[in-house]
Amino acid sequence: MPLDDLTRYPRPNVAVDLALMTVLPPFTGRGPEERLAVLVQHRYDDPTGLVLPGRFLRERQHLVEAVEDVVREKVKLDIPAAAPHFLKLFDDPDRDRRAWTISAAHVLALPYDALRNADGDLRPIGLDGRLVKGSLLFDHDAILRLAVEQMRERYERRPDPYGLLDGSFTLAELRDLHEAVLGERLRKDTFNRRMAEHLSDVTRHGQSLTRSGGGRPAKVYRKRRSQGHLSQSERRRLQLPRSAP
Amino acid sequence: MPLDDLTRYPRPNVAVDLALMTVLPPFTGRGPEERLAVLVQHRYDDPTGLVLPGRFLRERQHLVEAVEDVVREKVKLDIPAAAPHFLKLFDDPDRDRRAWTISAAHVLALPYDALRNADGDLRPIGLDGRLVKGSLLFDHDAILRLAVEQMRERYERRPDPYGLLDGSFTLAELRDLHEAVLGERLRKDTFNRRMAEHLSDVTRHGQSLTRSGGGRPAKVYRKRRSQGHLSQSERRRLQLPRSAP
DNA sequence: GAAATAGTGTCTATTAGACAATATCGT
DNA sequence: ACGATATTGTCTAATAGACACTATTTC
Repeated sequence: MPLDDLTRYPRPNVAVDLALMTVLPPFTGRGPEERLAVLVQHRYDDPTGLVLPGRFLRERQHLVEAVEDVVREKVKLDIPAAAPHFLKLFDDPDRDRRAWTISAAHVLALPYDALRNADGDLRPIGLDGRLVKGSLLFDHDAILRLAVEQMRERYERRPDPYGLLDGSFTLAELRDLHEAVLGERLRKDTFNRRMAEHLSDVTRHGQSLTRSGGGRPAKVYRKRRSQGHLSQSERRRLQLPRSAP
Repeated sequence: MPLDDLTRYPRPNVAVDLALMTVLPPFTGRGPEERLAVLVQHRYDDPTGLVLPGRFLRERQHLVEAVEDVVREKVKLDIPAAAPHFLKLFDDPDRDRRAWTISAAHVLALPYDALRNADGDLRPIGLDGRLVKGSLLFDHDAILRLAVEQMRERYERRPDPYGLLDGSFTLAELRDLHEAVLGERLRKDTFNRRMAEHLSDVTRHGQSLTRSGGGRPAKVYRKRRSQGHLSQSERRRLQLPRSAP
């Protein structure tokens, strides 16, 4: 904490930019590999083109609050419990040629239905983590790529870590979501077992929900308070903190 | 990228703080579980106490450059190839009660010898990731904890990811380093095999380096350009990108 | 050859993926 | 009973840890 003279140094503009992700319903436009989408907006000012929504940090504001402001004021949505994930601080002094601006990039995922009235367009994303069509201004393509990469990484092992399914769900619904995020088909049995330890069965009195179409009704699950799943070796290390040969 | 009026919003001070880590030689002070240490400095100004070194971001400066300035100007070291790792952006508006200051926390590790002439004290760190004795001002204890946590995480699987051994080394030297960082003993065979895939044998014509004391001389290794080690499933996924039942 | 340190063969428990059988519903 | 979907038993390959043996040096 350097504290020489607080007014001596010039200060950068500090912004937050948001990769607002969603999953498109099946059979929407492109193939099943392009169901992951991001909300982009058109800029009409000086540099014209597509951007991720963002804004400046207000006085004495937390980053998370600024992201919430973006969702409310720029995307025009009234979503209470947003849970943005910090991605990276983009600090290249030349990233915005108009002024020295650093940006804390975030990623947030919301259900498709919640984005119905959103201000902006939902653009599908390819397997390479870039827009299927077009590109973004500034370094926003890099932000998007990072967002997709991190999102996919987390959806590999955990059930819906970004909360796109907020209530309860069947394993089939969960798997469909994960397939859409990852852009690839997943094996049913492997997927079920991988997720099982992070889910709790929530079916009551044999009550179950299933889509019409027939077939055995699926159990309904809910995400469980994950205690940070431990591998064999990690478990051992906690039991025998430091024994050695 | 919001760009309404660049001068309309008040801007925070932007700082970088650095957890400068090292590993103390064996038999220095405390037990083998407290060989990991961090450089702290004493502040005499307004809030008096121990802090991690830090400074403000200069105009149009990269974060990494600011960290390099901290090493040069605050820690008074002339180390050319520093490779700091970003930890987190600390953004609590009240983290510094004097002024609105956000701080990009970084961690950097340097060999003990390089810190001989450093400005500041090397304080040992406990298994809990906190100073064995005392505490730091502001949120610097949290920065330190995060630095230790992330450092240990990386030293679990990769050989010296923070470059504390810069040239070549034996597996015994590498293991001693990892034991010091992790604060726990490691099995020789398991450790060797875990590291093997990330190392390349660099012994020439039977030339080898070993400390005196007898015993079979050890091979000398060097870190290899890691191609990001792939597990079984990851390998499969790259070969058959998206086949499914 | 004894002591000391280095490196490896191999056994075993755990895990992850794959196939296939069984279970439960609507009609 | 049949079609459809869900769930689970089980085989197998791969991995990680542990034990113990072999190897190479100095004295």
